[in-house]
Amino acid sequence: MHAYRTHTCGQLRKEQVGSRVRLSGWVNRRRDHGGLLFLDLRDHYGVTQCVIEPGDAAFAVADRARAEWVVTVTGPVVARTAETINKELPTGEVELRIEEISVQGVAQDLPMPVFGELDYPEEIRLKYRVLDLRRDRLHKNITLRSKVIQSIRRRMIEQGFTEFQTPILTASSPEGARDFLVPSRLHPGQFYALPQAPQQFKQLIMVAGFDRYFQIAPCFRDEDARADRSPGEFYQLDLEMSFVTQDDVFAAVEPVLHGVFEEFANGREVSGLQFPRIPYDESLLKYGSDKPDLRNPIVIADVSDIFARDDVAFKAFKGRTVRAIPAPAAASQPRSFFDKLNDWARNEMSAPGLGYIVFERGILNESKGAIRPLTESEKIETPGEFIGKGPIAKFLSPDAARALAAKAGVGPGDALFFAADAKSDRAATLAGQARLRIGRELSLTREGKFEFCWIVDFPMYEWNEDEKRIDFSHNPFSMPNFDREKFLALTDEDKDTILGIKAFQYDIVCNGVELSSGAIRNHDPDVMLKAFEIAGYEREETETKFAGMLNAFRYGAPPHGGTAPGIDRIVMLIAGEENLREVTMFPMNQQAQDLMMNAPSEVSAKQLRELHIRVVMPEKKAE
RNA sequence: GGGGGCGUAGCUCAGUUGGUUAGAGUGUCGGCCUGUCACGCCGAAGGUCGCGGGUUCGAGCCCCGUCGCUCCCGCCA
Repeated sequence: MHAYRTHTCGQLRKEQVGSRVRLSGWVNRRRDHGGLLFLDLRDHYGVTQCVIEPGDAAFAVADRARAEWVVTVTGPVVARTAETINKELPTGEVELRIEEISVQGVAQDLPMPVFGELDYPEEIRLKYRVLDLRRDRLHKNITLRSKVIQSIRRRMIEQGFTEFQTPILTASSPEGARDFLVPSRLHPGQFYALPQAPQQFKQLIMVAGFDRYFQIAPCFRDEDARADRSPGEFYQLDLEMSFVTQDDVFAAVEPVLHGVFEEFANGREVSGLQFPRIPYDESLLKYGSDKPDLRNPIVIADVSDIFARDDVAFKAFKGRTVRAIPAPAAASQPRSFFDKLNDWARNEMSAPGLGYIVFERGILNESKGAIRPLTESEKIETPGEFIGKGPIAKFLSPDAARALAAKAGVGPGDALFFAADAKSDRAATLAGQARLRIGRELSLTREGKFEFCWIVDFPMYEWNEDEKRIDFSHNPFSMPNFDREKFLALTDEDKDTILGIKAFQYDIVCNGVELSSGAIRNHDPDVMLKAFEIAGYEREETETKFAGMLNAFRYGAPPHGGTAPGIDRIVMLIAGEENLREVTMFPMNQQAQDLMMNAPSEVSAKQLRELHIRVVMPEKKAE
């Protein structure tokens, strides 16, 4: 008989009754009935009930066992009587009668129980991560993650992609996020950087002629964490293809993502192929975001022109961008519903507020300018006049109110919220946040569904108001969607033209989560130098910083493009979790510390000397 | 860097307008119990109320500061 086990804890069924078996695992639960002791033994595969009586030879040892001790038990498999069968357990028709027991590892009193579903503080969970990982939910999530990655890898290989590794120690790159730096021992004063993504390497792989590359790639960015953004490190399904248009990339990626989500959907609906393609400008207008949650049916409308009309007297909105957010059937909501949204806008969004109009049917007496709601009988007989109510309504002519309703697509019984700002992007953002809140508050957002879309036609550049200059708005390696010769001829005079240039740049969004970002790349050295020059990089600087790539492009570069879906976020969506730590084996906390391994930590003076590093601690704040 | 929330027993939490000895569940320890599977019953131990200062006759509660965790803003091509 094997030293530790003949079966796993999830394996025994009626078929094994009568045979003598050996199991090893953790004591999940101990139930002492005095004349009878139950030990539920747990391993990766399941739970098996083991039982022993006080007269038995092994009882003294079994009686000492506590939760999370690791033990090996040996004995016959016996059938349970009909009334003691546990239908909740796959092994519930049998139990193991303990004849021998040996303790492989004792456990101290637990800082956190493994058994049970209670929620525990992150600090405890992270410090005692192995205990947390034994718990059912996390154990399942991590196992799911492995299956998802396996499925992705299989699908990619089936589509003709080849997996390659790229360096972890590489050069710092001026664009993008903050780098993690690694000091060089051999080259005093010089540093490696951990890759923010294998961006340049995958393009070089294309120039090297490998045609279709992918990698489950670790990426490192020294930026602050969010619930859907791990501090420090995360994984991408990094991929790149040669001789492709944007549509070819879409056609390659869509079936992989769609297939993976379908495979693990578990009853949830996955939006069909092909994913809708929404231009960036349209997404900002209709959803107030470049990562719209399409489960939410609300569509925002621009009503700036209506508030600019002479028959609208509401001065606060004059000359501003005004976006209307429909709240279907919200007329029946209590006053507090509107007040709460207004308070939220003022407090959390630091906006002046959220105006609103509630639309009802009524009788309008234009000569008096007065309105009254329809009576119940009038509602049946006549559609009535269409009237607006609410703090803003009195500033609108009936005609303007009708125009608002028509443009926003609302009718009687609906309400309309307004987000206004002198800056159109701020109005859009406020409207987008309000859209999400209203969708949630009114339970309009459909759960149990995965809604994918592509966001396309991102702007190549954006205006940096703080530093009064033009920045790359997304990936600096994207190909501008602009005539080559005209692009090369652009000057500082062409600011407006430049800010209007779109890039062959695209994102995949699912349920309001940005899953992937990609582009058709700029493989033309002249266009690349020009693109960086527009963003304020001298040609010499670009030549130095991107020497590897520019040089490669000068020896025959194929047109190429790709994208990089975030593995962690994919698993998070599939697992139905709202935080990446729930799908990461050993995550760091929000301050980018590993509480289990105590990272980061100080190093010895000798190590620092070897690296030619002297630490200068930040000065304490003066009183 | 900024804002919100939280911090009370090993763990999850309650704790009234500031008022006697800070409670419950769970876990731990002891006792009882032969069919439980969140076993049950009885009992015990277990507290710097995050830390420091202040107000007060009196602070878990109010005020100031600080630390920790978390969510958000900035940041994240």
